[in-house]
Amino acid sequence: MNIGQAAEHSKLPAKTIRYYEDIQLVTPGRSPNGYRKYSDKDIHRLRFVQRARSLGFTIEECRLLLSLYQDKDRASSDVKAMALDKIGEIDRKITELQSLRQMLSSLAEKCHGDDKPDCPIIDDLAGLNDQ
Amino acid sequence: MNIGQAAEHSKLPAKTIRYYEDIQLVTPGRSPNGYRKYSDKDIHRLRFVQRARSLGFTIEECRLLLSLYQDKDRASSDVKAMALDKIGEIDRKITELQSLRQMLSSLAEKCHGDDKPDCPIIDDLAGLNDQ
DNA sequence: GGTTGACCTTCCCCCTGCTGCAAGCGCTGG
DNA sequence: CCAGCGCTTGCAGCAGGGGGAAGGTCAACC
Repeated sequence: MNIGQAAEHSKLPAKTIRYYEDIQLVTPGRSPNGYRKYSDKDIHRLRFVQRARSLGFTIEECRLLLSLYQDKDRASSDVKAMALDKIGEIDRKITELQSLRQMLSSLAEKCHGDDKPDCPIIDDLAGLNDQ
Repeated sequence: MNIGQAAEHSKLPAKTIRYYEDIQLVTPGRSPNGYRKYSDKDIHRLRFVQRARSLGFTIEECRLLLSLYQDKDRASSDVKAMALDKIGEIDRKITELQSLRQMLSSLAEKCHGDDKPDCPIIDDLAGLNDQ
């Protein structure tokens, strides 16, 4: 299967698939004409990575997950630990975003939002209400 | 004020401050010896950017905010609109992260997390439960 | 046989927002 | 006069690709 087909089946852009070969994440064979040749196994790996990426795993985590995927003797606890780690990471990000949101919306609330120049948001950024 | 002092006062690394000059965000003068020379006004602008960045505004948004900051005739509605936009963006990110979290935790729940190889997380990534 | 067009290749630059490294200056104290 | 700090420049690199040029290939059509 050429890269175009692989892209279709894996729902990944061809560019991304080439990049994954570059960083040795999914390394296909080659046809005599030099075209990349993707086996069914390669396609599975690509889809696997696509799913893991869409769940927020980094490339390096995907690499690890792929090796667990192919290790028939892996302990499920290893995989679960990664998932739980990731959940913790996501929770931290959500908390941070919520606190950002809180700050911004309390600023926006104080701002009249009219055509006059007085703006508590700018004043805050300028440090007029320091500490 | 040299860059070291500017870094201290603005709570930004010197490298970052040089970068901001490079992209014409905050452009100091120069002393006869070639050192960057930061006026009080420059320091204010640096702190302004530091605060806006920490609120999640991109560099380009900071550039816009800075120009609003210096425009004494700005309408506060312009600034408020940016803040509200940013809040919407944050909300979208939070929603996305929550849905990610949901997917990951329902996977993790199904996984025994023992030393056996059966792992619903890996199975899901492998596409065994497609569609 | 020629030509078109889709597909493939490699290569390098671009993005955001910095960070690190290296070589080379200026300045100050002993 | 030299050590050691602070400053200068420039280049390379991080994640995770995207865009596009310049060229090879393959199948189909006239």
